[in-house]
Amino acid sequence: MKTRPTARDRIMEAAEVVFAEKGYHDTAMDEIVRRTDMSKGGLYFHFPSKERLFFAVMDHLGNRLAERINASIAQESDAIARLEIALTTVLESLGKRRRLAKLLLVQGYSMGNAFEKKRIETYSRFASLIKDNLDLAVEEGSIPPIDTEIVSHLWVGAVNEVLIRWLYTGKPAPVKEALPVLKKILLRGVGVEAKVSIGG
Amino acid sequence: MKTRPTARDRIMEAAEVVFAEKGYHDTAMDEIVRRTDMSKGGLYFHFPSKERLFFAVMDHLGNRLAERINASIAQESDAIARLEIALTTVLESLGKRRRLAKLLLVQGYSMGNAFEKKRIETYSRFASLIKDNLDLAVEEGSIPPIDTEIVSHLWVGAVNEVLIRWLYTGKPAPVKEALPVLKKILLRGVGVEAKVSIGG
DNA sequence: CCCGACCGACCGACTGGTCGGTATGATGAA
DNA sequence: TTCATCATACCGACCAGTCGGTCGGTCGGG
Repeated sequence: MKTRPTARDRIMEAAEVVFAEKGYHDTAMDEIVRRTDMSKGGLYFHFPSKERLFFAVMDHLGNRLAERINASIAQESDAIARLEIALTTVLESLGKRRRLAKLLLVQGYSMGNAFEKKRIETYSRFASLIKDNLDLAVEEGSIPPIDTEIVSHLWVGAVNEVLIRWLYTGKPAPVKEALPVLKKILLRGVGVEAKVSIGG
Repeated sequence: MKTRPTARDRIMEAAEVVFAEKGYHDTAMDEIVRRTDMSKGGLYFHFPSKERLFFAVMDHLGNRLAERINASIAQESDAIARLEIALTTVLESLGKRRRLAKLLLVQGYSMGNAFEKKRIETYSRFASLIKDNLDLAVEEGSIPPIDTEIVSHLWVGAVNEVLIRWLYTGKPAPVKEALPVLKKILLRGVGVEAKVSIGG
C-alpha cells in the first residue's frame, strides 16, 4: 500500500524535526515549509493550523510508542513480566530516539495551556496501560492490593523524569542503564520480592 | 517590620499571578503591567527582560518551597522520617497553593529551550535533597544500598506527576490523599518494610 | 473545463523592548 | 532659607520585527 509518502506524511516528518528541536513556539511555520518540498499554502491545504499540525505529530508518536509497547506486552502472559517488558520497551524505544523523546516528553508542554487536554490524554493512556497490568497482578495475587490508579501515575512520572534527566544531562548513558534500578525500585514498591530478572 | 512591599516585590507578585494563569508565552508584559500600579517603563527599570522576570519568580517560589522543606526536615533526625516528612511538606505546600504548583511545575515549559537550564537546576535541587537523605539511610543501614542518584530523580518524577495529574484533573481531592500511597510505595521501593506510620 | 493540489506574496495583529521626558527628594553652596 | 543640580524611579506612546494565516492565481489530469 505504501508508495511515496503522502504529502501529509512528508509534512509531518518535517514538522517533527523542527518541533522537537525548537519547541512549539520557537518553531515558525515557514521553517517547516522550508524543510518540505512544498509551499506554505500547500501545507495549509493539508493542515488547518499550526496547533493541529502539532497535535497530529504528537498523536502519531504517541501511537507508535503505544503500539510498540502493546506488541512487546502481548508476548507475556503474567502481569509482572508485562510490566517489566513495558518498562524495557519504553526506555529502549525512547533511549535510541532522543529527538522523539524530547518532543513527546518535553516540547509538548511548550504550547501553554492549550496543551493541557492533550497532555492528560497522552499520559493517562500510558498510565492506564500500567494500571491494567497492576490490577491484573493484584488479581493474580502476585502483589498485595494497592491504589493502582495513583501508582500507575507514579510509575509514569518516575519513568518520565528519568528520561527527562537523560535528555537534559545525558546521564545515564545510555538511559537503558537505568532500567535495572527502575525495575527493581518500582516493582519492589508494589510488593514484588526481589528475584533474578530475565532480561538484562 | 512590614512596610509597603518594594516595587520589585509588587511586580513579582503580579507576574506570579499572570504567569501561573497563562504560562510564559501567553503572558503579555502589558498584562503584568496592568496588574501593577506601575508603567511598562517602570517595570523595565526593575527587570531587564521578560525572561529574567520569569526566572526571578521561579527562583522565589523554589526557594520558598525549599525553605519549608528544610524547616520541616530539621525536626527529624533519622533519615527515613526525614524523607517522609519531606514528601508530606511538598504535597501539603503545593496542595494548598494550586497556582504556585502550576507555575512551578508546568508553566515554565512554554518558554521553550531557554527553560532547560532552569528546569535542571530546580529539579536537581530537590532531587539532591532527597538523595542526601537516601544516602544517609543507606549509611544508617535503614535501607539496602541502591543507586540513590537515579532513585532520587525517580522520586521527584513520581511526586511531580501525581501533582500534575491533580492540577489537570483535580484528582485526588485534596492531593494530600495521595500521600499515604506515595509514602508507602516509594519507601517500600527503597526497601523500607511496611510499618505503622505516624502521620495521617 | 472542472477540481483538487499547490504556490508564494502579502496582510495585519501582536508584543517585547525603547526612549525622551517627568516627578520627587536629597545635597549643598550661597 | 533658598535655589540650582543631580540621581532615582517612573511614565506611556511608539517602534520594529515576527509570524500565523489568507487569497487570488496556476496547473495538470480526468
